[in-house]
Amino acid sequence: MRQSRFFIQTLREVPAEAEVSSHKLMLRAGMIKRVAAGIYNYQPLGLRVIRKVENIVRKCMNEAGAVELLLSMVQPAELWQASGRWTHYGKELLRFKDRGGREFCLGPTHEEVITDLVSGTVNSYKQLPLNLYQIQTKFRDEVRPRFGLMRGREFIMKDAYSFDIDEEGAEKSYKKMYDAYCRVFESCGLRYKVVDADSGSIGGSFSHEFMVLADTGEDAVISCSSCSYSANVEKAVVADTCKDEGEAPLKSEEVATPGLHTAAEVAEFLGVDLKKVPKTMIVKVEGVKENGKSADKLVAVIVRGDHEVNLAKVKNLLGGAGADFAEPGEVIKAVGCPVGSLGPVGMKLPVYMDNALKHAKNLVVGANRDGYHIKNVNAGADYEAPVYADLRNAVPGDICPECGGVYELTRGIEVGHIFKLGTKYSASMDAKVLDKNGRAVPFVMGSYGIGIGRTAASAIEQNNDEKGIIWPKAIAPFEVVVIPMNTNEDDVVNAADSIYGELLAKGADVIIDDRNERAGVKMIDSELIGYPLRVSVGRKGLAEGKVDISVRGTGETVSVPAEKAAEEVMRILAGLN
RNA sequence: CGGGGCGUAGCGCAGCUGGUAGCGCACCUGUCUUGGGAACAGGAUGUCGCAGGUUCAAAUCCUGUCGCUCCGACCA
Repeated sequence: MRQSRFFIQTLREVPAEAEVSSHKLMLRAGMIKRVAAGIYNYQPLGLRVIRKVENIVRKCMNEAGAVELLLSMVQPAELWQASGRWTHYGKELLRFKDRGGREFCLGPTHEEVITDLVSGTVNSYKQLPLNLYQIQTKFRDEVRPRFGLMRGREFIMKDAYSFDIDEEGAEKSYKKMYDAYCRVFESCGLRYKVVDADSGSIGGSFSHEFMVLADTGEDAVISCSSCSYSANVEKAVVADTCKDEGEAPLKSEEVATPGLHTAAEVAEFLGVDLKKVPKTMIVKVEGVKENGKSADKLVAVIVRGDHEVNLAKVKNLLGGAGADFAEPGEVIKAVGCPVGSLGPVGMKLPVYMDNALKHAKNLVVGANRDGYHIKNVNAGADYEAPVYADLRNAVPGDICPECGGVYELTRGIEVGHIFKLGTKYSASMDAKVLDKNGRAVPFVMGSYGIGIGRTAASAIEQNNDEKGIIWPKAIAPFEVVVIPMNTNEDDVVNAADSIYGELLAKGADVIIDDRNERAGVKMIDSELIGYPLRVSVGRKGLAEGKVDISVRGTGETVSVPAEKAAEEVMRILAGLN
């Protein structure tokens, strides 16, 4: 490729829209351009990266036995109504009508379409297991698109769906995808971590997230310092290590705390440790099944003052469909006291306490009376022992339930997510297959996603410096750039051309920067764009028959004889990752 | 959805105590230059987001509207 013909324009200044380094650098390097909020054009340079990521994904998926297809992007409402998600998916689903008034949506994911397709095609267990995937543009009308390709509304995703006759088969399929995903991210040259995750709105029984480690990541990841356990903060299980310290219980006493509402304010006012001042939150858990009926239920959740309530854990404990903090109005109606002075003593709602409070003595809690708290409160003496459970977010220093090690907190970017769906979709959409006994049973499914653009962006997030991008070789737009430093000198131009030709002949992924620009401009652009290797062909070096090869990642430069240049480039490339 | 900021040339911005638009980079022509974003000379580029209103006169003031963006609950 000749750069003069390549439709590329680098920017010296960062467009105001960009906040994180991957976004800034992709814009400056002329790889993407914004069309509307969360919607981007991929320019040739950016597209090459996207295609390389796609091809790595494709290769790993094919090796794992998955088969590529392409599903429709515009999807009829009926399919979504059948699964129940037409009403549940929410505003992220972009809906519209055709000329006949029929309702459609742009596919944000394809469980419905694929389930419908497979159930109409596969009739016998003999046709299973089956794993189908596609690489396609998705649309999710995100609340807040940001960070360029990191969180677009229109984005390219690889999604795969597995179909098995039973749980055992589904687990094998899941494991295959798990392994394939590891190979994908390794092949892309990324540092990543596999994390236990909550399955969220896609639903299903268990799931893992693949996180690329980066300080700018939007997700907090808890990982154990001594074993391999790691999990999303949402999901991380906290070991119950609360011990009885043998503190003698004191007699409780009500104190006035006018105008003090947060645990921190009360702790400071009374001069006690924040750990002794639990906070009481009223949580509304939706769709709790009781006596065969499903209803919303209000409960009091109490965690230590220095901890955070984890709504997902509350939801799971109560078996609800969702959970959120109750509105202030609902709280007053239910317990007769506003938020800020709540506590377990005389609480009208069922009380759930975090494990960390199991043996806590002499606590300071709200009196359920506005402006009052109670000191020296103890379970048993002052309130009935509540249900204790793991109800909070993990924090660094917590103990790992697997091995007893200590938790650490890192940040990551979620680039892949795999779900074991079970029969969630096949059952609701009545997608069945005949088993060995001739009985119709629902498919046992899994779904598996990789954000292609996000993977590319996270590679930049992980590999850049003040000059620009440092692409891992596997997904660099080109592996090598050849720069004729003096385009007005025939010797230089010819020498560069011939090295370029030799590299092409050797199968290198090479571009020649033949633009009639000054040497400095081309060097700076090559560093911004982040080609792993650069061959500088200039008058000075050529006087001694030499050219320079520089490695973007390390900054090292070696001078080699011009006629050996191509060979040397291939040798260095082979050692790069 | 809640809270802040911004819409002026391809990009970054100034102009906003009303008088009909400017700077840097990029772009075009020429000279010169070519191993780290050269210099000089000349040139082209705008429905000042949109719609109303106030005024002799609006980028500037008022109202509305649309879009973008940043901070908090979701996801590849």
